[in-house]
Amino acid sequence: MPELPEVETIRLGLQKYLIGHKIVSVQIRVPKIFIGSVKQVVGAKIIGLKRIGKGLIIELNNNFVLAVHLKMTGQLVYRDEKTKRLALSVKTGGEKLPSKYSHLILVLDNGAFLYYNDLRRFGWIKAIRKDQLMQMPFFKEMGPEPFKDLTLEKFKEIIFKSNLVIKILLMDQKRIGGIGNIYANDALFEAKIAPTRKVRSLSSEEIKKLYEAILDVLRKGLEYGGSSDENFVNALGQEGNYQNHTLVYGREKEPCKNCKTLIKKIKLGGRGTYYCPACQK
DNA sequence: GTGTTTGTTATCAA
DNA sequence: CTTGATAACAAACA
Repeated sequence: MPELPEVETIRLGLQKYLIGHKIVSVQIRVPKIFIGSVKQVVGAKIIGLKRIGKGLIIELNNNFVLAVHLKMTGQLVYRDEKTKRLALSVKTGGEKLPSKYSHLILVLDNGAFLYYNDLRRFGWIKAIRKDQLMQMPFFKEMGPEPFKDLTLEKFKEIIFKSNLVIKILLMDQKRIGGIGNIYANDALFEAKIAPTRKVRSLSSEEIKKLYEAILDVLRKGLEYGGSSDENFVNALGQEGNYQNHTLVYGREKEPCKNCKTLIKKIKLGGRGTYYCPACQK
């Protein structure tokens, strides 16, 4: 489940290797993954990497971009002569790349490959004109992001405008960009707020605590190189480590890190939700 | 064969 | 029209 820290980890990795290189060819093995025309991409040079929420943008020098969404199990793995000796995580779906999950491959002018792997094939890569990118509903409707334009004031404003359950609000990309299930659960634990609370019931103190907790867990996610609980790997095919440091996510029936009460798992909006019934009020 | 997983979009009710 | 709640969808695996 690549969320903001995971996509940012990939972006930082790819940035080191892709910039300045020309795309020589595109191999499409699963057509539905790629939207647009290959012609708009082949021959273009990669000049930048951006992230918008959980979306990754590969900027080209011909007024086009490749917009990527990894959904649940997408990966972008770079391999060249120097990096191909690095051990690949088993999560890439095979010892060698391309694996049976490599649905799209970019070939670069230095002989390197960028593999798009996706076990469940939910993700997509779209070639689109730069000036049309922000017209795509997914990007156009993206809410403000932590570390970017989501100030505490803005966060309060968003909260006062809604009457959702807090965890649902945190994960709503149109309200706040980049937070998914892992970090929503952990931020609520850190702020000691029950995921089922209606946002209107939150005190301004609680909102502030939650705001800081969001920044804190996202920062930790980044520091640990993302969470590889599922299929996430970084740009070199290596796992992150946040999954070993989650506060409550994925810890059903394990003792709470504060009070040893067993972590509960419930469903909220159809999603797995973990919390400490004693600490989170 | 069934249930489970999540990010996103579609649909429906109020 | 808006908001919120819920269903559906993508695909694979235990």
